[in-house]
Amino acid sequence: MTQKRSTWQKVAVREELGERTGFVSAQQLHAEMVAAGQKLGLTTVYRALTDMVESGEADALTGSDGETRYRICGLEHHHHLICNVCGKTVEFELPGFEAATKALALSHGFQEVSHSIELFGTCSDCPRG
Amino acid sequence: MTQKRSTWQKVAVREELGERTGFVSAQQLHAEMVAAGQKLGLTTVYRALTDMVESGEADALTGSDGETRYRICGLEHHHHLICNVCGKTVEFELPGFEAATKALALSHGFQEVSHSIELFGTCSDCPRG
DNA sequence: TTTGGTTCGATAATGATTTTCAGTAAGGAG
DNA sequence: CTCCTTACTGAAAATCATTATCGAACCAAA
Repeated sequence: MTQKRSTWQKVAVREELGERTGFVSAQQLHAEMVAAGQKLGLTTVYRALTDMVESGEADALTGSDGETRYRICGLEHHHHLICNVCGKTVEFELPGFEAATKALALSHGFQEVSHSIELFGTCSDCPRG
Repeated sequence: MTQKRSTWQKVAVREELGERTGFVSAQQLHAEMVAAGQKLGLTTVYRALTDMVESGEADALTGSDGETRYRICGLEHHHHLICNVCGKTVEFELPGFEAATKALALSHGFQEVSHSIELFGTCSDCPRG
């Protein structure tokens, strides 16, 4: 059966991502790892990130510019508060909201509801706007 | 001064989009218009849709597959409940939620908060899951 | 109909992500 | 420890949606 192998590349990507406090694109991550002296391919970074998303270790977020950004995340269900200047991200939950949205969807005849909730703003470290 | 002109192409795009009950991609829309006998360029469809989004006539939504989809929308602030099978979309508001998210963001030191909220599910016309 | 702009649209360019495919290396078996 | 099997790697080519180019078409008006 198909099983995953552990390689230094995957470990490196996981570590690099873990050092971030916000979402990063695969390209950015790759560029910085190469700049830092680690020699790995862009393809590999994409693969490592995809694996992490599948295993639930990370969250992916596709922005309106079409670029997908990644971030290490907790396992529990949560949402994000993202600084659109520096990318800093805070996880949060919304008590009661889950139920409200589900009820609303059901009232319109929708089943198997899931949702996407993201808040954007400028964090306290990034002045002005 | 630079003013917009009304052309049959723009009108055609607006009408075609108006006939839909859900989000459609520029490519889909273009393909179907061409198939229906209307001869216009893909570039033009993109431009028309972009204009409509800027003027507030339509909403754009970039999916996780990187494709942007469009839909005619009401002017007031609202969110979407989208069928991920047929694409049917329902607009809705979330009383009280706006304030709650803003307060939450502010409590984390974030300013100029905006949000993205979309609900996905399977509508009553699309059985199974 | 000439003028001065705006819009069209075929095509080339862009840019992120994926696929290809031959060479590399985990890691279990012996 | 050594040998295999097979997942993994990565450079380069292929995709794909979207954007930029730029000459032709078009419109209103002088």
